[in-house]
Amino acid sequence: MKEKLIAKYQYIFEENLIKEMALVGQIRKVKKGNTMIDIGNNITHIPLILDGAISVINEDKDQNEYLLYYLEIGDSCAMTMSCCLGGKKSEIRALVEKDAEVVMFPVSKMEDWLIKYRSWRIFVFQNYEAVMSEMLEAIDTLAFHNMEERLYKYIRDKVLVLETSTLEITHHQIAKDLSTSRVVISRLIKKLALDHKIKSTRNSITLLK
DNA sequence: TCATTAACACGGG
DNA sequence: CCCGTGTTAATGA
Repeated sequence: MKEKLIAKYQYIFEENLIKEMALVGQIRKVKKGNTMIDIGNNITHIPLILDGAISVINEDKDQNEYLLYYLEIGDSCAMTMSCCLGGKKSEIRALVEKDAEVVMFPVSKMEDWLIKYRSWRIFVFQNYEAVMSEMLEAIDTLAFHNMEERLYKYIRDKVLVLETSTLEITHHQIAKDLSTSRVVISRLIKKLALDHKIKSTRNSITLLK
């Protein structure tokens, strides 16, 4: 595990921090489709992503859910971090989008590291900043763009994080992620296909460039 | 006007 | 047959 940490993070973290991470971290491989963290779960560990992609989804009391942002290599989960300081329960769901490899650290270590390592402090702040700007972008899209643009952006984003131009996804799933109805997605998918922006078949959508 | 909900038909696995 | 898809009609914001 230490080798992997060095390979991905040697320019981000101090040597001593990587050593300590290798000591206390547990490596976990998770397959696409798994839920890593669900709403209401107690947070005992913080994930650091080595490989793969994870989407972070919010759900309100009426079961409306929508996609907040993606975690990729070099990310950790800012929501998880803020939760763990107060010992709160998770307000989000983390779903594995692409087979992932993560290292889990106990929550208690995070506070230690904040004091001990400058590189960890910087990492945490940068992570917050990245999440903030992704969320601002999401809000902007929500507030100022219609569903067709949102859908097109959703497809492009997903293609980027999954590193494949063909998405295996149903209209129903997209409708859930964008918090709208399937009828609308079906109609817009058809329209995007007619505009030659995408190709659509059962269970899959291909982004054309 | 455009989204949602319900309903229906079609077709592939 | 089941599920995903494409469409329509009614209703509402």
